[in-house]
Amino acid sequence: MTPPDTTPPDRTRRNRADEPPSQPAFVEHDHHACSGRALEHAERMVREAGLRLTPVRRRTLEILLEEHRALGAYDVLARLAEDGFGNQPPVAYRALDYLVEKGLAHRIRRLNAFAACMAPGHEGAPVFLICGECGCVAELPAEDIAGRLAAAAGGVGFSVERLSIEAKGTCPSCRDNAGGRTCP
Amino acid sequence: MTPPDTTPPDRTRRNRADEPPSQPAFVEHDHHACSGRALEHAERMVREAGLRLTPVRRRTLEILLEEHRALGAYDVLARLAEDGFGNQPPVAYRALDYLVEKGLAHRIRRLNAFAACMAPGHEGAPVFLICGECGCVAELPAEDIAGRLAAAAGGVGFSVERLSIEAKGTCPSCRDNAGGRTCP
DNA sequence: ATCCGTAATATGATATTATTACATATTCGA
DNA sequence: TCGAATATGTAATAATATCATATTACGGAT
Repeated sequence: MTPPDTTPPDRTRRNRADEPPSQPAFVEHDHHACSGRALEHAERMVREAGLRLTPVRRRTLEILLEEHRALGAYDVLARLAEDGFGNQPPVAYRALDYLVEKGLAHRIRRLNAFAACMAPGHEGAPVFLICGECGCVAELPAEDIAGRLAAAAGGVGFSVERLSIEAKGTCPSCRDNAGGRTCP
Repeated sequence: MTPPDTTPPDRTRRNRADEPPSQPAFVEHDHHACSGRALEHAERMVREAGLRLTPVRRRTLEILLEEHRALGAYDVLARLAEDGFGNQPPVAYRALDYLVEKGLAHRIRRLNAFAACMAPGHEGAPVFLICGECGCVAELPAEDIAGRLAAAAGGVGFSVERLSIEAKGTCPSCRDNAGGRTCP
């Protein structure tokens, strides 16, 4: 089920002084910098928020960060096993759940899969844009929409605790070269 | 309108259908009228939109309509089997998928479950409010939010095809008699 | 009416995702 | 350093979902 195992092409470096906050998966970007930023954020949490980034968890995060794509728990598990970690489902689920709980990863329910958080720092539920063609997943901050929703729910007496907003569709790369090859 | 009465081998006994009793989605209402309305809408679609509401599909819809809760595919399957329909997973999945495709039911991804559509006529993605206590599911029209989202996605070149918005939280009934037993 | 193509169904098998239970090891703090 | 809490490993199993194939029902054209 895992797509071909090519590591994503390392796109052209670009001016690193201007640190774009975070690019959607489908716009060309320096992914190395992009995943590095996420990792840095995790490190910072280790120092400042008592996060316990154990080896399995760290490796799990790294695996998720390799691509802008959601990985199934069993895909992650296989990768972990390759690296010498346990190869029973709870190994992956525990690490993934921990990362999700700490906001370092997200669970994409529509895909029964997990993706690294690409907008660290943004609290609140993001919107996930899932491309049906290439499978890439982008994360869009959506504080305003979440707020609106909570308000609408409150209007009928419902109090929201967790929110998930997932859109399936077509990413610009796939729309442009329709029929052609898939995205990076 | 109950189909044949053969008693099929019941190899699927699961436990989701047999917990909290049925109850309206937080506001008290005449559920008979409420589900009747949904059924009427389906009938209208049969006449006007060439919907093919075969016995399995119809029965599936009726089962979903019994409560304001989401049922797992296997719960539905067990009920169908009781009524003499096949008891293999595809039987339930096919019927459910069809209903979802036609907008008569929804798939609640957070719960891996299905619920009847309670706002027939409202096209576009609703918001689902899922009570973590009693398991009831309410449907809130959200055309505006969906529009906003599509716009935001369009801003980064992504075109939305399907959208799911699900909120987990606490419904008013459960909040009020907090600690007490679950919704009536 | 009868034939034909399509859609729908039944069924058995299989694949994928997720949890429970329990034993062992590691880390943290008093 | 001990004990408690937290992490990890492993086995077994549950719950969810799809595949592959054969058969049957249905509608339209001859």
